[in-house]
Amino acid sequence: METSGNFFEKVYEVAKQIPFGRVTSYGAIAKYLGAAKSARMVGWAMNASHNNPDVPAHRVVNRNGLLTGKFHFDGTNLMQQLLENEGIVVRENQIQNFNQVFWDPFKELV
DNA sequence: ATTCTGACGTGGG
DNA sequence: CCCCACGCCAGAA
Repeated sequence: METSGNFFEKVYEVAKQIPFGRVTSYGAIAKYLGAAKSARMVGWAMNASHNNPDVPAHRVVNRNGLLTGKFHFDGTNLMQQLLENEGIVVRENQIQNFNQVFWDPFKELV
Protein backbone atom coordinates (compact mmCIF):
# COMPACT_ATOMS: atom_id res chain seq x y z
CA MET A 1 0.00 0.00 0.00
CA GLU A 2 2.51 2.57 1.12
CA THR A 3 5.07 0.99 -1.13
CA SER A 4 4.42 3.67 -3.69
CA GLY A 5 4.56 6.36 -1.01
CA ASN A 6 1.86 8.29 0.78
CA PHE A 7 1.42 10.54 -2.19
CA PHE A 8 -1.22 8.32 -3.74
CA GLU A 9 -3.02 7.94 -0.44
CA LYS A 10 -3.05 11.67 0.04
CA VAL A 11 -4.55 12.16 -3.38
CA TYR A 12 -7.25 9.66 -2.55
CA GLU A 13 -7.96 11.36 0.75
CA VAL A 14 -8.54 14.71 -0.92
CA ALA A 15 -10.48 13.24 -3.82
CA LYS A 16 -12.78 11.44 -1.41
CA GLN A 17 -13.56 14.73 0.27
CA ILE A 18 -14.79 16.32 -2.92
CA PRO A 19 -18.44 17.18 -2.23
CA PHE A 20 -21.28 16.15 -4.49
CA GLY A 21 -21.78 18.28 -7.55
CA ARG A 22 -18.30 19.71 -7.22
CA VAL A 23 -15.05 19.19 -9.10
CA THR A 24 -11.40 20.03 -8.67
CA SER A 25 -8.25 20.07 -10.72
CA TYR A 26 -5.13 17.91 -10.58
CA GLY A 27 -2.97 20.92 -9.93
CA ALA A 28 -5.15 22.01 -7.00
CA ILE A 29 -4.75 18.64 -5.31
CA ALA A 30 -1.07 18.47 -6.14
CA LYS A 31 -0.55 21.95 -4.75
CA TYR A 32 -2.44 21.05 -1.62
CA LEU A 33 -0.12 18.10 -1.17
CA GLY A 34 2.85 20.35 -1.68
CA ALA A 35 3.69 18.93 -5.08
CA ALA A 36 2.29 21.61 -7.35
CA LYS A 37 4.91 20.72 -9.91
CA SER A 38 3.85 17.12 -9.87
CA ALA A 39 0.30 17.61 -11.01
CA ARG A 40 0.92 14.79 -13.43
CA MET A 41 1.45 12.42 -10.55
CA VAL A 42 -2.05 13.23 -9.35
CA GLY A 43 -3.41 12.03 -12.64
CA TRP A 44 -1.20 8.98 -12.35
CA ALA A 45 -2.62 8.34 -8.90
CA MET A 46 -6.11 8.57 -10.34
CA ASN A 47 -5.14 5.87 -12.76
CA ALA A 48 -4.28 3.65 -9.81
CA SER A 49 -7.51 4.72 -8.13
CA HIS A 50 -9.28 2.25 -10.35
CA ASN A 51 -9.03 -0.07 -7.41
CA ASN A 52 -10.42 2.57 -5.08
CA PRO A 53 -14.16 3.05 -5.77
CA ASP A 54 -14.16 5.70 -3.04
CA VAL A 55 -12.13 7.95 -5.27
CA PRO A 56 -14.42 9.93 -7.58
CA ALA A 57 -11.93 10.34 -10.38
CA HIS A 58 -14.68 11.75 -12.55
CA ARG A 59 -14.75 14.77 -10.25
CA VAL A 60 -11.15 15.52 -11.04
CA VAL A 61 -10.35 17.40 -14.21
CA ASN A 62 -7.52 19.52 -15.47
CA ARG A 63 -7.21 23.21 -14.64
CA ASN A 64 -8.94 23.89 -17.95
CA GLY A 65 -12.13 22.24 -16.71
CA LEU A 66 -11.68 19.75 -19.53
CA LEU A 67 -12.45 16.07 -19.05
CA THR A 68 -9.07 15.02 -20.28
CA GLY A 69 -9.30 11.62 -18.64
CA LYS A 70 -12.72 10.72 -19.91
CA PHE A 71 -11.10 8.35 -22.36
CA HIS A 72 -9.81 6.30 -19.48
CA PHE A 73 -13.29 5.43 -18.33
CA ASP A 74 -15.24 2.43 -19.46
CA GLY A 75 -17.67 4.19 -21.74
CA THR A 76 -16.98 7.10 -23.99
CA ASN A 77 -19.16 9.50 -22.05
CA LEU A 78 -19.17 7.76 -18.70
CA MET A 79 -17.25 10.55 -17.02
CA GLN A 80 -19.50 13.20 -18.51
CA GLN A 81 -22.58 11.20 -17.58
CA LEU A 82 -21.45 11.00 -13.96
CA LEU A 83 -20.76 14.72 -13.78
CA GLU A 84 -24.06 15.63 -15.38
CA ASN A 85 -25.70 13.26 -12.97
CA GLU A 86 -24.42 15.49 -10.18
CA GLY A 87 -25.86 18.56 -11.78
CA ILE A 88 -22.67 19.63 -13.49
CA VAL A 89 -23.11 20.94 -17.00
CA VAL A 90 -20.64 19.43 -19.41
CA ARG A 91 -20.35 20.26 -23.08
CA GLU A 92 -17.84 18.73 -25.46
CA ASN A 93 -15.84 17.30 -22.57
CA GLN A 94 -15.64 20.77 -21.09
CA ILE A 95 -17.29 21.68 -17.78
CA GLN A 96 -19.54 24.72 -17.95
CA ASN A 97 -19.62 27.09 -14.99
CA PHE A 98 -16.36 25.50 -13.96
CA ASN A 99 -15.76 28.42 -11.65
CA GLN A 100 -18.97 27.62 -9.78
CA VAL A 101 -18.48 23.88 -9.46
CA PHE A 102 -14.79 24.16 -8.74
CA TRP A 103 -13.86 22.91 -5.28
CA ASP A 104 -10.67 24.30 -3.84
CA PRO A 105 -9.14 22.15 -1.05
CA PHE A 106 -7.22 25.19 0.19
CA LYS A 107 -10.30 27.32 0.48
CA GLU A 108 -12.85 24.81 1.73
CA LEU A 109 -10.86 21.91 3.08
CA VAL A 110 -8.47 24.08 5.05
C1' DA B 1 20.43 0.87 -16.84
C1' DT B 2 18.25 3.92 -20.47
C1' DT B 3 14.38 5.96 -22.90
C1' DC B 4 9.59 7.52 -23.46
C1' DT B 5 5.34 8.57 -22.40
C1' DG B 6 1.72 10.45 -19.55
C1' DA B 7 -5.74 11.85 -16.41
C1' DC B 8 -0.83 18.74 -15.90
C1' DG B 9 0.72 23.40 -15.27
C1' DT B 10 3.15 27.54 -16.25
C1' DG B 11 5.82 30.60 -19.06
C1' DG B 12 7.49 32.63 -23.23
C1' DG B 13 7.18 34.13 -28.26
C1' DC C 1 -4.94 35.29 -28.38
C1' DC C 2 -2.75 31.01 -30.09
C1' DC C 3 1.15 27.80 -30.38
C1' DC C 4 5.40 25.72 -28.53
C1' DA C 5 8.59 24.18 -25.12
C1' DC C 6 10.07 22.98 -20.44
C1' DG C 7 9.68 21.02 -15.80
C1' DC C 8 8.49 16.96 -12.57
C1' DC C 9 7.91 12.25 -11.02
C1' DA C 10 6.85 7.63 -11.66
C1' DG C 11 5.98 3.42 -14.03
C1' DA C 12 6.41 0.49 -18.25
C1' DA C 13 8.99 -1.28 -22.50
